[in-house]
Amino acid sequence: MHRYRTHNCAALRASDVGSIVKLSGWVHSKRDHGGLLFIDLRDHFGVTQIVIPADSTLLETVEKIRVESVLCVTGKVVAREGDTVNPKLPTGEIEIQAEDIEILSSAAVLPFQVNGNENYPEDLRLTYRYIDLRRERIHRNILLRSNVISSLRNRMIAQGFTEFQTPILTASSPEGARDFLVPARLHPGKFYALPQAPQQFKQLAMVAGFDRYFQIAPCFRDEAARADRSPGEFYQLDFEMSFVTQEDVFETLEPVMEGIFREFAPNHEISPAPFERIPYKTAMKEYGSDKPDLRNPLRITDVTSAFDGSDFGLFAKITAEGGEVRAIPAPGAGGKPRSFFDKLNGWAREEKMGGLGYITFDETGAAKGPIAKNLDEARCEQIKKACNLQNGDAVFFVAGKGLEMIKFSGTVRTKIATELNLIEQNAFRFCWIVDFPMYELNEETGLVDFSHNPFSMPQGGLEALNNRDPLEINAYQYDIVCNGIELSSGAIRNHRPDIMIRAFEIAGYPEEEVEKRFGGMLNAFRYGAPPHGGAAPGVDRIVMLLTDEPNIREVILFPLNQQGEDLMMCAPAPTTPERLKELSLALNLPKVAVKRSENAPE
RNA sequence: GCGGGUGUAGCUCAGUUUGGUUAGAGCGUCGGCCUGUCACGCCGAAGGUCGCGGGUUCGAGCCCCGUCACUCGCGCCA
Repeated sequence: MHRYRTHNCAALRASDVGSIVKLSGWVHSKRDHGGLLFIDLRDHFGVTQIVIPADSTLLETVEKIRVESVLCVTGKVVAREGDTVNPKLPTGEIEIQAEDIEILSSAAVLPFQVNGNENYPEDLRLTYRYIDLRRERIHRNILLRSNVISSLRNRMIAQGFTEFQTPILTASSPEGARDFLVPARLHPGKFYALPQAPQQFKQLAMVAGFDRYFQIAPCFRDEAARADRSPGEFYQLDFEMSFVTQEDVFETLEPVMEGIFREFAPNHEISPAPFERIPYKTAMKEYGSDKPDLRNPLRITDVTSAFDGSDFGLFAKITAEGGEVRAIPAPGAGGKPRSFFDKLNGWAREEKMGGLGYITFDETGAAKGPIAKNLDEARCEQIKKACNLQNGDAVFFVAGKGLEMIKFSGTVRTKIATELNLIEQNAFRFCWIVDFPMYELNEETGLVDFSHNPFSMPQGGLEALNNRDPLEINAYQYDIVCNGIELSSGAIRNHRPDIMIRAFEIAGYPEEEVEKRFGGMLNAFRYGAPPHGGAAPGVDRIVMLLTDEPNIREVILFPLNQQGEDLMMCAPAPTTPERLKELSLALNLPKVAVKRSENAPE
């Protein structure tokens, strides 16, 4: 018989009755009836009930052990009878009559319980992550993550991709975030940067002729955390392909995404490929966002002309000053009580957006509400028609200028659909956002700036850069969005040094500067570079969607807290003067940091 | 850096409309009882600087000011 186990804790069935077995695992729960004692023994695979009979000499030992102690149990599989069968357990038809129990490891009193669904404070969970990870939900999440990654690998390899590891200790890359730096001992005063993404390396792999690269790539960015954004490090399915157009990239990633979501969310509706392609400008106009949630059926309509020159002074003034009015339909809300509209208006005020105007259409189609009073019938009818409204519907208005108005229209779209319960449930809806502008106007400086990745190929190439208004040029730059969450951005890259230098020139970078900062890659493109493109969907976010977890830390094995600290391993940590000297570093701590480290518990 | 929320027993939380004697419950822990439980049950006990500091008051868990921690969001960041 094996030293520790003949079966795992999910294996035994009625057909095993009579056999002598050995199981090892944690004491999930203990029910002591005085004479008789039950243990639920748990391992990675499941739970099996152990019985210690009334006359057993084991009783004395077992009575003393705490839950989460680790036992090795030898005994006989016996059938449970009648109502002692537990239909909730896969192993519920049997139990193990213990003949010998070895305590492999006894547990101290726990900081929180493994058994049960209680919520515990996150810092406690992170300090004792190894206990937290025993709990069913998080254990399942992490396992799912592993399976997702494994499936992603298989799907990519099946499509002819090759996995490579790119450097972790590398040079600063221009993704826009703050780098993590590592001091180089052999080069005093110099630093490695951890990669914000393997962007340049994967492009260089294409130049090297590998045709299709992918990697489950760790990325490092020294920026603040969010619920859906890990501080410090995260993982992407980073990939790149040679000799492809934008459509080729889409057609390659679509079956991977659709397949993954079908595999791991079998009870959800999944967008079938090809996913809808939505130009950036359309997305901003109709969804008020560059990451629209397609589960939300509402569409935003431009109704500026219906208010331009109208008697509704507030909006007429805004349109006269070059502002716009956007309408968000609220199907079936025409009959809602006044309080419904007041509540939304109050919400808009809390969002610091002045308020939220509306018109309701009653069952006869008559327009009602404060705005309708000041708007002639033809204009109301125009709005009704433009927004495709029926009798009994309502419509909300957002008026203003620029990005702020657009973003708020998107927020209102989400809010109304949520209030009216219109968001499709149990569905994953994908789309591509395409035709991102190559440049944007920096509002602070008034200068032209890259709006996304500077390495994207401008649509129209060098000709467009030379002859067109930079702000009118689109890039072969795209995002893939699922349920309103940006899973990835990507691009067809600029593989032509002449176009790249011109592209940077427009954004105000002289040629010498470009050569200095990106000379490595630029040079590579001078020795024969294939046209190439790719993307890098975030693994953590895919798993968040699949597990329906609102917080990224629920899908990461050992996450940092919001402050970027590892509470379990106590990182980051101070170092010794000897190490600092070796690295040619001297500390220059701000007062706050000194205070904080003084207060830190040892 | 800024704004919101939270902070009471090891853990989850309650603490009343308006400040009033000794701050409660459940889980867990410890002790006792219990031969069919699977959220076992029953009896009992221990366990509290009400995050911390200051203020108002005869009196503060509760009101005021400051501060710290955690968290959500903004800024930042694909």
